[in-house]
Amino acid sequence: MQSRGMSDQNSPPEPPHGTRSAFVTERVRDMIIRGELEPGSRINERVVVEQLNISRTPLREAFKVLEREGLISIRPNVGATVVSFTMDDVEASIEVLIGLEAIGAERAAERATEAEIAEVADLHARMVAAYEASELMAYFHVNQDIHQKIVDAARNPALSRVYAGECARIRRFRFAGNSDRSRWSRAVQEHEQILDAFARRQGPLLRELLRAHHIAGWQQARRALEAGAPRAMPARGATK
Amino acid sequence: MQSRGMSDQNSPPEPPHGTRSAFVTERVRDMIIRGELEPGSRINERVVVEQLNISRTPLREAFKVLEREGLISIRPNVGATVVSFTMDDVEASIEVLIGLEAIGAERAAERATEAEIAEVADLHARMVAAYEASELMAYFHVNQDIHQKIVDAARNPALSRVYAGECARIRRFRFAGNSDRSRWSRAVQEHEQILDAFARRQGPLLRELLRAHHIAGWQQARRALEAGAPRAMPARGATK
DNA sequence: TGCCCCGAGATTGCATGCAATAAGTTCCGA
DNA sequence: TCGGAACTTATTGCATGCAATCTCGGGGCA
Repeated sequence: MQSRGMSDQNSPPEPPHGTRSAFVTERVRDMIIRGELEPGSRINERVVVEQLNISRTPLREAFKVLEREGLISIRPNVGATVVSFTMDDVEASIEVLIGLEAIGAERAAERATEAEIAEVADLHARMVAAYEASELMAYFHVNQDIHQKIVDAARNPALSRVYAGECARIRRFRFAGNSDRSRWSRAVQEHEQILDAFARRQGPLLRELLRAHHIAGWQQARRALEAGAPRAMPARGATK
Repeated sequence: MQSRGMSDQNSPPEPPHGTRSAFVTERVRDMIIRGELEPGSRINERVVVEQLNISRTPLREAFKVLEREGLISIRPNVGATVVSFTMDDVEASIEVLIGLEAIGAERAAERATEAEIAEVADLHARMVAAYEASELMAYFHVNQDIHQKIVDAARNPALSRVYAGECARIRRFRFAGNSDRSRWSRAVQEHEQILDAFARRQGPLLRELLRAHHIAGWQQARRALEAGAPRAMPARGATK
């Protein structure tokens, strides 16, 4: 049915490992996050379908999921458009993230196992290594993992799910926060304190450190974004 | 299992007002919330398709949405199953809701317009009326509206979206909290204070009142649910 | 008796075709 | 030259068919 034979040059066959639907969902989400699909623009089903070598059915299912995630907006009989964030939108999401981490921090301080704390400590070490090697992308991803792990340590499935979802939504914008070297260095120091508070299970302190960390990071990111583009623009390649 | 012959109540033509997909999403969500689809059980596509008189395509799109909302779980090549909540799952979600309202409360106290406050006051009056008329269902819905409106007054789109989603997920369980008359009466009193704090724009107070309100409500609901069923069971007919 | 394999039936995932709707274009009159 | 209406094209929403996969009951074997 599919010409699975010799095709590796102009259109990478894109091997769907799981279901086509899951594959295309992840792929289109990435395209949005990476900025390959311009915010505010409509997404042509045919184009994406040909690009990914799948039919319209799984793509339309992916659209529904991405709409629920808040990455696109679907108007009946018109189509899907990439939602364009304003800086205020992102700030709103970050406010939510701060609130979610606040719940998570206190619970995590109470409930985290030693193994979980060790895991975060390990991630922290790897993050510092990435920082010292100036590997921005690796740093960024480990950084995200640390925050997610702390939230996960709260053992609240609903919290983890909501947090992860909201994080993904605005990932590309937060990336800009680390573009400045001095801010980057301070962020690492803040993480040092965060790890310490977590290890000592000091919930309220952890909560406040995280809050301050996010606010500072976002202020930097917002400045960088507004300097780079008057309107909401994604940092290209802000994901793996 | 369904006799398609003389049908007047089990399969009304069901006029799809918008798109079939939106219609069936809402319909199936309702079926889950009302407990018509048993938690833990698989959902047979064919049955639902025949029941709602639509094809499988919009239904499968609905499944994707509902999965993202956390109401069902889809296993590839197996199908969709209604997720069954444990009491701890619900409690986790309520913890999240409390956290989200905490953010919302402080912002709402700052940013709410007089019109929004008036609107909540109006809803409150209607809620009291429903209470005095012992119209439990009407009370329940207006109650939800009040909380959502307060959150909306924070003018944080991300917050409103996440809050609404999480609320919908566990709606059926919270309904049980009002089954006890004395708790119901106390809940109304608490709402009186909540409205007052909101009108006076006392953010921190509002936050704490809401927190206490939810904790008390949930304790009652949990007790009622555990008395009614050893495992997680929905209160039948917990929605319009 | 219990376990494992397997084949028929049921069910899902996906591609495709068709009708309905929106978007884009041309042509006409003012 | 410009505005608008009718028409053409493009695109979406949905139904359906087919292949792939899973479910589940029966028979062979230890």
